[in-house]
Amino acid sequence: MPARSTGQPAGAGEQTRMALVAAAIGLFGAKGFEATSTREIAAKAGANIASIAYHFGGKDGLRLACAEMVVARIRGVVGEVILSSDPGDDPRVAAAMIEAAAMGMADFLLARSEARDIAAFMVREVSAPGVVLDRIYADLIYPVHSKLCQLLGLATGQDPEGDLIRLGAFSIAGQIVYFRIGHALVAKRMQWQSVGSDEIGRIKAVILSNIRTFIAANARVMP
Amino acid sequence: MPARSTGQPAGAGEQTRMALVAAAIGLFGAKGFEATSTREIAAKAGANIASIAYHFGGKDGLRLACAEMVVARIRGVVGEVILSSDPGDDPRVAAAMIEAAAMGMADFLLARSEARDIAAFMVREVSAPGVVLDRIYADLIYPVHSKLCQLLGLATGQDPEGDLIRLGAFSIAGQIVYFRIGHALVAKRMQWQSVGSDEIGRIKAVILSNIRTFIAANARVMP
DNA sequence: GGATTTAAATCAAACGATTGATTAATTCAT
DNA sequence: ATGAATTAATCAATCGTTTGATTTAAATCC
Repeated sequence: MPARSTGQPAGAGEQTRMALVAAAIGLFGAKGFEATSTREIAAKAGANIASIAYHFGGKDGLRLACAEMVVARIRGVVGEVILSSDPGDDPRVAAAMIEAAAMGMADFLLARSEARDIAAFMVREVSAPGVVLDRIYADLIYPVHSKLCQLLGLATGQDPEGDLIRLGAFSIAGQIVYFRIGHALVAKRMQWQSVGSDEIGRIKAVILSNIRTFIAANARVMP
Repeated sequence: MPARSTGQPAGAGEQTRMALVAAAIGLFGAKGFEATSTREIAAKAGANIASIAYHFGGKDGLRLACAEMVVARIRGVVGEVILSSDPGDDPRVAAAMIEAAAMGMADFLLARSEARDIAAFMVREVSAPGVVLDRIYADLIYPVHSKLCQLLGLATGQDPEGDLIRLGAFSIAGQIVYFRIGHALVAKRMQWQSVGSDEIGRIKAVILSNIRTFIAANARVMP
């Protein structure tokens, strides 16, 4: 959208905004919010220090902008599978959708190098209450988790909003997140020098197996 | 308590050390290492700022001392069950030991208020490579995970050091950790105002169910 | 359509506040 | 008296933010 009236080169401000957010996500994820200086962000983004205050009102504003970007990014990965599609009323379709979403999420979180910083950023924000946490919950966790519960309920025949399904959905999603967080520990214990598509495939196999086992074990007898 | 303003009663140095470590773990866990100032730590511990440099050589030394304390604390919780006991060669005993260790760990991580900071501290350290991470892995992750693999191998009849068991052990342990990390999100989604023994019981029920399901689903046919 | 105005955007420089660390003097039990 | 332990005070460095000037392109005017 051309919300711009005047400016420098066409959309130069937007370029700087994006560069700052991208640089900040990387640094926030790798070193933490407080450990990252505004000068460091500006240098990595190739921008001036004052541009942070100009575009985002300050370091905290940039933090929130990073959260919005991260939420949009993850929704783009898992959303197209789990949010838009309609399982109808077929348990097998629902199960397939769950598996597809989980594998897509695992691919993104484990394979993409950018996902390391994105995940670290999110985990840090989740640990501390604040505006960012509320935004992440409202725009990402709640809609995705609700849909996952709906699919799990359909796949198992259980109440989609019962304790079993709602907590079970967290335990499934949590597995993927954990393999990203504890990536360094896992690689060390598995004696992996590098983590390529082969190693990721083995992790995905375990996750997939756990999902299928969960659905099978908790499936009610169909009428 | 006779801890007093100036001077030092017998063994006052150790008291100050402990107070500093305890205060630092709480602050590091809640706010992060870089976000916590040495003045803040000293104030919470009722000590002088210079005592950090005197006892630990600096802020980094205090960080490492915190890691050692955390490792010892968690080993005390999960170690007495999983590290010392001997399952013999009975798969049922091995399965029971796994369940007991997991439930003990869940009780500690989810119920104790101190565990919130301890877990947050560990997660932060795991995300960033360094001396602290190496210590945590060598003294905690590796011995506990290895023993867990041994028990899982015994319970299922699978190779204890195969990919399935080693990664499966991470997925089991990861569940517990995740419910601590994502505690705020889980409570929000479950519409829990407070998280007491009742809510923790429901989480533990799901974890326990997942563990039993994992063992049952991956058990080889016994000869 | 050339001159002028307006506003978005960037820049170098500096602000006060706070950081971790260090110092030298002091305290108290042995 | 000796030495472990604590204290107040101070250090240089860095923090996030602010400032005023400058640059650039689009909007406005005659």
